[in-house]
Amino acid sequence: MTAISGGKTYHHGDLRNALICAAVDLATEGGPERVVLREAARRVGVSPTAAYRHFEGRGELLRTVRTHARTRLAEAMERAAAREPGADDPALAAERRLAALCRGYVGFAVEHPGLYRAAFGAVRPAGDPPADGAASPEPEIRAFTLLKEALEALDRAGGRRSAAGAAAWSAVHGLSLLLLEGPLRRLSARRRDDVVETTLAMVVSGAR
Amino acid sequence: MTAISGGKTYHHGDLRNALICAAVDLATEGGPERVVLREAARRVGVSPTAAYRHFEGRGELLRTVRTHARTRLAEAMERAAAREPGADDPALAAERRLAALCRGYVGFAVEHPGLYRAAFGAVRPAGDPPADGAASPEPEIRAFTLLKEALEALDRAGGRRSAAGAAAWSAVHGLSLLLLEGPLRRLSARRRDDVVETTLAMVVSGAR
DNA sequence: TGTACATCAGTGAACGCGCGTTCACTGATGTAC
DNA sequence: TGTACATCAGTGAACGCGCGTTCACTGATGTAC
Repeated sequence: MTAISGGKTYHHGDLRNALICAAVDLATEGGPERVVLREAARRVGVSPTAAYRHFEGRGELLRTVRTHARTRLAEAMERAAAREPGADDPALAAERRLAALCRGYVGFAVEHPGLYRAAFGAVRPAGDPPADGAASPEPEIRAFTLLKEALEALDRAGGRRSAAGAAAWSAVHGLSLLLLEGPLRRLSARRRDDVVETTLAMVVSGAR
Repeated sequence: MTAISGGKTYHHGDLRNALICAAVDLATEGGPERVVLREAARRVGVSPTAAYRHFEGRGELLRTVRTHARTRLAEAMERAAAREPGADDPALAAERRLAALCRGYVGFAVEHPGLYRAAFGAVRPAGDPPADGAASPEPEIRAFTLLKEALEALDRAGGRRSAAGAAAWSAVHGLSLLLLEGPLRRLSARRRDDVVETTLAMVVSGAR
């Protein structure tokens, strides 16, 4: 991810964006913990201090990266679903869409491990207020919404069950993490696909 | 987790163990990244250097913590399964055991978030060799073995399907993480239980 | 039973590192007249 | 069209921090004789 513009002037012109791009690169390379303000500035060719004209500090930069990463993930899922052929039977079509979305999810995670990890995981700014109170799940994470809608469509097309969104999400999220940095890393591509398909079967059949 | 002994002599007597306990405490409080050699030594009341008599360095300390955490997790699962009443119908019994193990898994994760995160997640010692080659999943992670065996028992009791172990694991792992540090943290205990049970239903029905 | 001495298990000072952040500053930009 | 000047967006040096790790050391321990 490289910044678009770049007149080599004293005033950068688009430093905020350039820093975000650099930070996204960093996350892609090594996950959220590699998002380091000084390094992002270094890559853009600017003094660390300059970043403070555009961000409150490291925290804000990291949050921006996370948002970006979530968007990319959702896009990957939608792309995967778009590639999926439809079906006359609406139930079958709904199943296929669900599976495709999940596949897109895991695929993104496997392809961009660092960015994926940046997308989730608490960005705890040292001394975090530990999860308290009621409150709903954070609103509008598109990846999650996509899964939920796909499950609802599956319901409408004939099944029972609902609110299984979180379950589906859990499965694909967990699978991604186990493949990425857990004990399932080191799997051959072949075995990995097996595991993915088995999990998808569970998700789909669990929703039926 | 406090060390057992402690004659206040110049020679500590059981420093290795004491350091491990301190490190486990640290992980419990803040996850693997909070496992800091200097802090562990500080808590034991010993100079940082002393740790090097017993560990290669931070990496070895962290690996030891991980092993410990995995053991504790497996124990929690087995305890949960032991609490579960049996059933005459072996298929039902197998289902219950599977669900209980999963519940134990998620329960442990929710109760000991830091320790749980220390149990999995690559301990990458900076400049890690990225997941390559074939190789199987890491051997003998008891938590995983437990799930796998439960699924096999379920098969034997009547179902089809097998090798769904990874799928089940993915689900509980993902769920745990979403609850712990993902967008599902902040859920009320009530809604959390809903989500847990829905996911478990998916796991069990997916194995059927 | 007493003693010399090798070894074991600590100490404390210091190293270099990279981080986030603050400070006082200065060069570039664009707007009012 | 030209100029004064406020503002904006950079710079570079410095801060304190805590980390992992190394070094040369010393006090405690236990064993051979």
